[in-house]
Amino acid sequence: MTASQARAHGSARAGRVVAVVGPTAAGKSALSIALAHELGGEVVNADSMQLYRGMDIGTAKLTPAERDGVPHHLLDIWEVTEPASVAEYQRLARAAVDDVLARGRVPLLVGGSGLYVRAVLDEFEFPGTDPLLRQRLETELAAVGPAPLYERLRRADPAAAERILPSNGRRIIRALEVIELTGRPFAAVLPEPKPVYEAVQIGVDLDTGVLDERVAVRVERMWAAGLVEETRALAARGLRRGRTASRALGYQQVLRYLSGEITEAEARAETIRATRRFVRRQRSWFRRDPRIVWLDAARPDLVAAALRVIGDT
RNA sequence: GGCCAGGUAGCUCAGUUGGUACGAGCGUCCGACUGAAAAUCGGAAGGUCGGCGGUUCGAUCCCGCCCCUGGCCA
Repeated sequence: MTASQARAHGSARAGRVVAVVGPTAAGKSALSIALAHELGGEVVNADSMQLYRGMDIGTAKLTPAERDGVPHHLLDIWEVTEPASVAEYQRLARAAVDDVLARGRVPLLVGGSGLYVRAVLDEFEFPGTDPLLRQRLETELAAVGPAPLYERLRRADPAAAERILPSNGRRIIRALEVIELTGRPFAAVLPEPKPVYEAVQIGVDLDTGVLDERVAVRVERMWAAGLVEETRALAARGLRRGRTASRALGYQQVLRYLSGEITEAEARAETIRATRRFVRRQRSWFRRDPRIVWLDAARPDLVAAALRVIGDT
């Protein structure tokens, strides 16, 4: 879509965004640095876990040196004790993108958190939230299981219930929360994408066997680089209380090791397994978006190919 | 060479007192996904039950021989 078409949607913003998406460990960061140099770009992070301060090794966050002079936005903005929020991220990321555009530079939205990318690029309105209400629902879920909550949802919003599985407590709670808060039905289906920015999305991926091997190597390196120590330090800052951060791959497993539930070797092996599973979930999310142009990260002319995609679009 | 245990889904193992394997976890593949999304949840595909022969209406389960693995003894 062109900028004028985007504007025709009403909420469109001027300027072009280059998104670099794809599964973890495929090479998004490396490509984004190269593209930033070529295009005069600045990176806007779209990785839900790199938003956390102090989570560096386990999230494969580029070090300041590795950023190679390319400005990065939205890294290290949350404490590990704070729960993540797509809605807040959406506001911050759009502000960052607009700011980069206003300065005449190219925003590179880079990350593997599919919902976060969508929340920036497409129309997406998140109904509000209420901590007390939510806590009440969560307590109830823990006490009685999802069935009664699902039954309530079925009566309040049959259409949403139709789209949400009775066993998915998390989504049931969110739907009930939105209904109670807004009095309106919960949109349990992803909307048709309506772009807010003129954007080109480049998907970076690798052959599964190659990527799986890379994941293993990367996790070993994280361990060697001190992931256990980093986690221990974050635990002292309240990582265990962090709803989102404590679930991050690697950290989640190291926390279990530190509390004696599993051995260190098990934690490492489980991190590899869980990361591979995550890769597959990321793919299944990104696969649905036909706008993404996929490139094999192994090709020697990756950067040139990406530039061509950007130029042609 | 002898004795013991074991050979069931890609892996680790349940199970059947002989009647079409309720298999489980992990892995694999696929899907959903609106304020925790590195989360949450769902579906599917995989088995000559080590091989050959015998008993039986019928054997993965009984008998014989053989092969393989682990342990003990020599």
